[in-house]
Amino acid sequence: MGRWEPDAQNRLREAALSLFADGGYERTTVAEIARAAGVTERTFFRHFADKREVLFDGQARLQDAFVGAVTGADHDAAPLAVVAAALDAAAAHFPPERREFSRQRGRIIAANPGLQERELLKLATLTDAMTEAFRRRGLAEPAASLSAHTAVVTFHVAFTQWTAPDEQRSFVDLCRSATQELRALTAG
Amino acid sequence: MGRWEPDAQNRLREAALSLFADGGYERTTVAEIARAAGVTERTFFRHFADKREVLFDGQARLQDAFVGAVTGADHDAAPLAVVAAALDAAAAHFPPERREFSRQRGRIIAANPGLQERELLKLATLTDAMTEAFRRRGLAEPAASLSAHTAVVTFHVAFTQWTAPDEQRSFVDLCRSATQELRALTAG
DNA sequence: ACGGTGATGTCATCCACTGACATCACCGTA
DNA sequence: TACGGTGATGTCAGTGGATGACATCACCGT
Repeated sequence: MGRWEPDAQNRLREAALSLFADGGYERTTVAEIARAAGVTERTFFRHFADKREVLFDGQARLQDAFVGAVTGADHDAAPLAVVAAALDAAAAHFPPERREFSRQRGRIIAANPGLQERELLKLATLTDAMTEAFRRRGLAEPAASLSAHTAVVTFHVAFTQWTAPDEQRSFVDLCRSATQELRALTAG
Repeated sequence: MGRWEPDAQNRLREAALSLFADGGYERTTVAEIARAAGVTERTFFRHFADKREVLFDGQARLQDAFVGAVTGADHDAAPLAVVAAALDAAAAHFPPERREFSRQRGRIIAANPGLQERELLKLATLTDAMTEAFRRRGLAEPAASLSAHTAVVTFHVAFTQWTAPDEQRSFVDLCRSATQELRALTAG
């Protein structure tokens, strides 16, 4: 047993989400989150670059999944097939038991412009990383950018649907149907 | 003559840009900007919602130009023609004499992630406003969103080129050629 | 002459965030 | 067993962005 309770980062994340859901993002101070997690404010900022980041740090693993799928795809796979593989890899991060968490998080973000800003930045960063991965596969511009955008936009659309109030379908299914819709649109 | 020098907002904007360019965005305090403009820090926050906003408040007029062009277009004009009209209206905001200003502003934004966040939010807001304008023309989804995205992405691409170091072409020309490229891509 | 208005100043305060330094359980090693 | 290094945390002081409350006073219309 360590000198302190282990897993401070997780405790901070959970305390933050719960306090944000209760009292709103702005009215919750970092000091309150830290106290709820049993650490000091200073420790919060050792685990998260800023107050917003406590809601977004999972993005790193998601990005690894996306990029890993692109990098690991067959060398001669068509770009759209690679996009589909990346979406499947991403979908693994969103099992049914995580849906309620994602809904709560989505409500918090929707209520705060600053958090929406951060979300846009994360999506843009993800798109850049994907563009780079497609380039490493030998794809030229603008095909690399377009493929990356396709993957990220499709993911975003599917994720938004997945967290909608009465939505029942699985994340994988929503990705598939978003892909189908896009295919139909661009074929027109 | 007023009790104070007129046009405090412009003085603040200009002082901010010049100080940011000199010493960097982060190392410049709002108090310094206010002092350079001959007002107090409190007055800065009466003109701009936050420190970042001093670099982005022109966006409101740009958005009006975009939306106005969509609203004022012929009732039976094709979506792509409306997009072109919106781009022409936007281009009027970027005459040659504004290019150096835009380049400087671009360098400041490129050096600071927080400012990039804000830029993404502005583009997203613009896209939403355009989507709404297209809807009011009777366009259904997803055509409304796609048209809005087309306009905003094209604008962004052209603007980025326009502020590139050695670029000579006019903003209108860059919009036209970006539109052509997109047309070629989607026709493929 | 006079009261209303609006842009600004002044002051106090909150809170996000950072740097510097101290603490101390744990772990590997002599 | 003793001992020195390591890493996660605590403590403390300070900076700067942002906001609310209230005061000031040139200007303007009546």
